[in-house]
Amino acid sequence: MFYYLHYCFLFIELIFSFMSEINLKKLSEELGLSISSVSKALHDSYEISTETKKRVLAMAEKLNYQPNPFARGLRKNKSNTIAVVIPEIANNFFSLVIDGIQLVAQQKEYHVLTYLTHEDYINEVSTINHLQCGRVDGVLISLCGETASVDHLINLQHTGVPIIFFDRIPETMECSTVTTDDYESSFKATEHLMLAGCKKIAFLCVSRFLSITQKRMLGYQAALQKYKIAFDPKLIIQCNNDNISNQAILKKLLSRKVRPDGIFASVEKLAISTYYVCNDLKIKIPQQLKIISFSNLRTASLLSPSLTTITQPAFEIGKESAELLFRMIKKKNLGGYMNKIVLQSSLIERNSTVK
Amino acid sequence: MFYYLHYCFLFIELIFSFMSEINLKKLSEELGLSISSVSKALHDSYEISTETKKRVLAMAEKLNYQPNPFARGLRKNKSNTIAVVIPEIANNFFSLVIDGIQLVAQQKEYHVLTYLTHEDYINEVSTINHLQCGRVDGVLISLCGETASVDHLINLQHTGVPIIFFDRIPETMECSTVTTDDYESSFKATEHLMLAGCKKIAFLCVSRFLSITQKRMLGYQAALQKYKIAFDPKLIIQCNNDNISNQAILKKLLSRKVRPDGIFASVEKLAISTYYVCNDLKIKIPQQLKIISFSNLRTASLLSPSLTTITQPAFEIGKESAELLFRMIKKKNLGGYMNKIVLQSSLIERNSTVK
DNA sequence: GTATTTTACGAAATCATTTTCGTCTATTTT
DNA sequence: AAAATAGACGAAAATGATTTCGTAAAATAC
Repeated sequence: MFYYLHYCFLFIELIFSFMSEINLKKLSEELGLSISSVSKALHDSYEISTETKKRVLAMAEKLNYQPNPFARGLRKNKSNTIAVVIPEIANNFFSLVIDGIQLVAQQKEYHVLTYLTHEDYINEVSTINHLQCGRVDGVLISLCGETASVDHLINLQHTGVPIIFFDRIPETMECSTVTTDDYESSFKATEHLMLAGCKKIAFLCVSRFLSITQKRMLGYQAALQKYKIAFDPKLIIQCNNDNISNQAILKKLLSRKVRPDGIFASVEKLAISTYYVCNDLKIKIPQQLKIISFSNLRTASLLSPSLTTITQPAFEIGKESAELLFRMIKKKNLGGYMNKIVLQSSLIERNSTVK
Repeated sequence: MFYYLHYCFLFIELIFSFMSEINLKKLSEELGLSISSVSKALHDSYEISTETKKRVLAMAEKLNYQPNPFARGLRKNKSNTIAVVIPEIANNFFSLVIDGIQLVAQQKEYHVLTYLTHEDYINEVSTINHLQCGRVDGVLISLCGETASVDHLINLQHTGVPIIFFDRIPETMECSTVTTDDYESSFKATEHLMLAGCKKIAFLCVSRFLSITQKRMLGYQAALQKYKIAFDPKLIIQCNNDNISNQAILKKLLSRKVRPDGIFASVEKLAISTYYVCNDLKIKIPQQLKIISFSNLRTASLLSPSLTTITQPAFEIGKESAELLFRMIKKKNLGGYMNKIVLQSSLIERNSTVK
């Protein structure tokens, strides 16, 4: 009977030895030092002798001591964490951006929280509001297509959290941004279509209010103007986030009596939908319709026909954004001087726009 | 002079009102209650009168009070956060999985930390070790291709952190997993190639030691056996994580005197590399070489030729994994009963395997 | 030899929250 | 009317790490 009890206790002890997180207290008991001394030793404080430091480091290593992030966060009012807020993740552009962000964050020993808004304004507001309590030291965000007011972001900025906007940025707010040369590359894209013979170029977009949509549309319009082609509002096609409904919209567009002879898709998914619709309607690309698109598709050159793209340096956008954010975090720059970084996209000609 | 000073103070106050996080103390002062009463009121404790609760709730709402996650985490020893550890993010499969995970996490009001191992074992170990300090309440992981020992994961499990493995799981460890019917679908894939006339089918993989590689190879071998085709080890092509070097490997393979007439790519990127190499070597798909691949490429049917795929239910894998994890977190299931969930992939025939 | 400084460490406050344990008043029970 | 109890709240401990301050002992200065 007693033996069983004994084993039982042994077992419980075993469980507890598994479960027990080693903290400064345990470490200090093990070393015969005070908690404060151990803490200081681990921080390489001048107050601790070299010998003691060695002992402490060795024991910490041996017991695999990891400081409790919550205790540390509470005390230092620092989370060592950043938030990334994006519309969607199953998207070549955004997943590449995250790749870049993660690279930098890992170097800086920072943790990355990811939030998806699914292009829903309510989600964005709620996410941002949940970030006002010191959970993160900084925020990287690309606005959702529905974003009307930026009050939630201004509030967050006012609480002292550094924010970097990338790609989809707010127009009415003083802030740091990382973008690409949307106007110029859209100008080039449109020009490219016209040089390939297009006269009626449709501009496909997801949300009119998005900064990228506006800038890309301006580039499109400027190019039209250069080639003395009248701007036709009917060729601005507003799509949304649902592929099925987008295909219906595009089907309608490509079944018009006066069908466009060129498509400029301001986001990748609309080009893909266009391809599907063309397959469906037996419209030949590029003979009957030329297509160019903003895209980070790795298979662009394997499509039938290969797709001419404007490719944004997505990975670099992530990298630059993160680096800028960490600079702001370090400097505790509370919005005095705002940075604006602009990277260059590249136009890659392929068969979908061949003359 | 005094006026200026006055304004200066006003300004400083403004700054502080911006910066100051509202906490229980401020809230309690505002309400003329004690900190503990406010805390209890916010938790709807029976000790607090209905009227007081209303007052507290109203004030908390008004001042947009958000409890400090670090204080709460420290006190309750709970993070309301999970970790997702994956080899890479710029990958259709993994980004879809994350999409599914995020969906569930958002419902449960959990935060999601993402870590990338870049198929590097050292990274994986270091990441997992950094998760031993209570930073997260649970871990979702897909092993990196290099993972040799799983000691780091066993250690983590021993500290009481629930872990779910998805897709790439360990073979030598008792654990909960979410996978797909890799053996069966690989069997079908190989059979599909043989029914299309292939006799020499190469099997492309990234890491031989990965669970998915092994299961998929077994399915491949079983199908060969069924059709009385001798297994040829020279047709097992071990690639890696670098597209350039993979293309070199594949170029060599497809330049052999006895060239394979079928390719079974166990991961998407190898199929894409194969397409590039075929373009380069002017090998016609499917006439000279048929290709099937595990893939979540949304443009598979737009490729030239369209790619026959085995498509894993990536989003559902993420969803199921997260749901399973949350069940374990709730039950504080310390590894008594391990769950094994297997979902079905689907073979989608397209032109790359047409007879 | 005394005074001062340096060295090396410990005690305790602090961060914001949760939670246990009192405590006081008002009400009910006996 | 005295005793017990319920209702509503506050004080304080506890969570784990950091940091300020205090203090012995040892080393140095005068």
